[in-house]
Amino acid sequence: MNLAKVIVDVPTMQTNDPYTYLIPDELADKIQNGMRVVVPFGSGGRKIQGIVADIDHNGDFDGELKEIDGLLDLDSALNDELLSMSEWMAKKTYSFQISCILTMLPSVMRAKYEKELIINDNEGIDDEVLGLFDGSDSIDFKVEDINSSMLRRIIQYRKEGKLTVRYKVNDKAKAKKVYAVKPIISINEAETELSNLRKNSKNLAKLLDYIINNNETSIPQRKLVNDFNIPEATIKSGIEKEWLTRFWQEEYRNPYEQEVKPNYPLKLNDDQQKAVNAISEATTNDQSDVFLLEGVTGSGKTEVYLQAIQKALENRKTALMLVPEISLTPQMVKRVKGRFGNKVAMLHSGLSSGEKYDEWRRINNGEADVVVGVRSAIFAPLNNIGIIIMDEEHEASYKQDDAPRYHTRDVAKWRCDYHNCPLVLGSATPSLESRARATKGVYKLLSLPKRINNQSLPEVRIIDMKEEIKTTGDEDFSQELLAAMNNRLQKHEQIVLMLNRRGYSSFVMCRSCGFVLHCPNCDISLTLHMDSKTMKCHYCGHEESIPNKCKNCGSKKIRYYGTGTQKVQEKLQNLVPNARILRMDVDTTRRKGAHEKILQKFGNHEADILLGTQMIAKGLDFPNVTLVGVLNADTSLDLPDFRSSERTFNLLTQVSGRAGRADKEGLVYIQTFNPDHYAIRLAQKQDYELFYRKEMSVRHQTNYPPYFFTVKITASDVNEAKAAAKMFEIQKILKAKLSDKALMLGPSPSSILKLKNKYYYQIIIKYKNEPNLSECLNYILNHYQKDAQKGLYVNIDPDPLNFM
DNA sequence: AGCACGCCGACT
DNA sequence: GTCGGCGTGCTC
Repeated sequence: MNLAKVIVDVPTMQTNDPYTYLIPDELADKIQNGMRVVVPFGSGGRKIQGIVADIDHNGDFDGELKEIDGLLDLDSALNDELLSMSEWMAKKTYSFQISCILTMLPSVMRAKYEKELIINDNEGIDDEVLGLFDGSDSIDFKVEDINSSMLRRIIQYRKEGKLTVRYKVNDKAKAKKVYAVKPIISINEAETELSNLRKNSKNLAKLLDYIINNNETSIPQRKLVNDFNIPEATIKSGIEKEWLTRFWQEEYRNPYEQEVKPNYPLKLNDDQQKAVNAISEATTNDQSDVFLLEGVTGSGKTEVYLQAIQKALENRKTALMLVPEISLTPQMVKRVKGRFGNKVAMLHSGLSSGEKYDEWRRINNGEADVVVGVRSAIFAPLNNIGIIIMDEEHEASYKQDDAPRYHTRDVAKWRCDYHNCPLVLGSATPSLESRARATKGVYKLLSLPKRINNQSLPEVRIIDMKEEIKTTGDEDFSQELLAAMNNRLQKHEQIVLMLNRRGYSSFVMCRSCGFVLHCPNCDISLTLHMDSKTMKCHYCGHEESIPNKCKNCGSKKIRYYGTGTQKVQEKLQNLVPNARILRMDVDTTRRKGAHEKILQKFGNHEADILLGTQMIAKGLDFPNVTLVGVLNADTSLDLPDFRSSERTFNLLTQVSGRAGRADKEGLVYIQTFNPDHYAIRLAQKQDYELFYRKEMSVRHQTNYPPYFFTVKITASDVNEAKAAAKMFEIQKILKAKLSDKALMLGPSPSSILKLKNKYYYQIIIKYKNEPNLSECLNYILNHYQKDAQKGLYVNIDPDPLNFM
């Protein structure tokens, strides 16, 4: 029998293994591994999407078999590499293989399911149900739109054969199609036609001219109109005269219409050259080494990446380069596109889903051999990879926060092992985990200790805000920073100010009773938004009007506390009335392209001060910026997370690198209430190595990564007691299975206890070597599947980055 | 996820 | 008795 194993799109543990289907004869020669198929599943003829995992032309199967309904692809959507990776990934991240597969594919390839209700025989159907149809004999219907008593009757009618439910699998993956034309007459014929043309037939002459010069190729009709200035009517008459044929052609949506100027490899310094050589050697010799490229800000890491990619291309291999979303700036895009031209495919969140699909198809068709993108680009369907690069490898955005909770670094390593190619992890401030592996010799350390052109690092001054508050009472702008700002403004130099935003947004508090307005769904305070004049919850999006009296005691003494970017901007404008200030935060960059526009404006010196959140810390490079101020270094230090020192150090180091990148010297101010904290002191000196050693000793004492592995298990429910009880149950199971060397924290409520109307309880396990752990976690996952239907969810996050 | 089946309480 | 509620288990 012709059988196929299909991974079905039903995310439950019981369906995590492939299901076997019969391949109908008409599909036998077309079906391939990795294709998306439509299969019937369960009773009632429901149709769902699946992925072919294996084909067996003489298989047999014990039990009932159903037939594959149809194919959704002409070619494999997933090659063998990605297919076997999905299996590994499901195990590694404690998630369903189908979820892994669907995250690997562009979102348009995830089918939409719709149902249609059809009347066969309206005899005996009640008026209420008939009313749904409104005279038509079929309607689209959603179960959630119909009340239960009507639903019951519909089910009854269906049993009696009066109604049919048709399940539809809607594939959204549609290529964009445009009209294209192609000459069908020879050059000679065209020349004859041209000589027979009336003198005033100028447009027809133009068209024949085009045919003579471009006889072999097809061209989109739109391009012929725009670039050759031939009107559509003329093309139509060309088709009627049978000079041209017209047909539909698939076209890639091109998100980068404008031409990019080419750029060429820069001369490398010795350290850079050494790095490129070591990496390229691994590419050439098919070695899956991991390199940690530790380079101070401004040391020219990007040039190392580009030249290592160049070497991979020279070896007839492809290259994958990953960057965090915020550093995928237009500057970066130009640099890569300018170097490698149209071989480059870009995958980032600024693209529409159609554009993403097109870039994905270009890669899948082998038309791109350099891929640059954010986290999910690690799944780009490249063949024959010669190098994978992860820039800013310490960035938290490389870990996906919801299932499948993969870390890009692990996936990258897997692919490098598969392709026998090097993995390059680059950062000025590597994650402790990576740096520790380099110390142990698991990774190879390459360092770039010097800035290019031997620029000096900017001077960094720390301002003790405790003192400042005593003298001036201002907790946002110190006198010294203000003086420095006024000085730069006079010299027409530019300033970058960073507001470390987390926990720093403004909230409303009653001065009589201390009542703070909280979100009714989540356990956090609401944030004041002056632009919409509302209070918003940053977690669930709940919105309400600003209260004019206290909801608790009725007092009118309400005060706005804290400082959001908007409020700081207003305050700053008062302090430096003549300065032009640009604000960059989530609110001003939500619209597509807004981010770029702000940066472009600042780059053109249309503003003097750029005020923003974390997003301004990375990757921007403005030569005229000579002053950088961090208004509140502490907020990220006070978070209940063992990585808060590391994050603060990284952030301050990155942002300090923004000052004085050209010939002008830079100055950085860090305002803090903890001036003696080692993360702040060492960021001042930009001394990563010392920070690494200090932080390692802290981690050693507290038994945290890299000395221990961690895993977080969370239960959530609308009923707080149920979530807590579940975690105590899980604790018991774990205790029985784990050795006494494993450490368990919890069960305890998460820092944000209530989120979107659900309560969260968690356990964190710290361990070194627990052979039973993975099996035990799988058991827990299986065992608590059935609870999910009741709204009690159990999640497992391996190596979590977020401990809150 | 979505459907069927089976058990239980409420109501004709 | 029977209808409608919900919990449970299965889907190639």
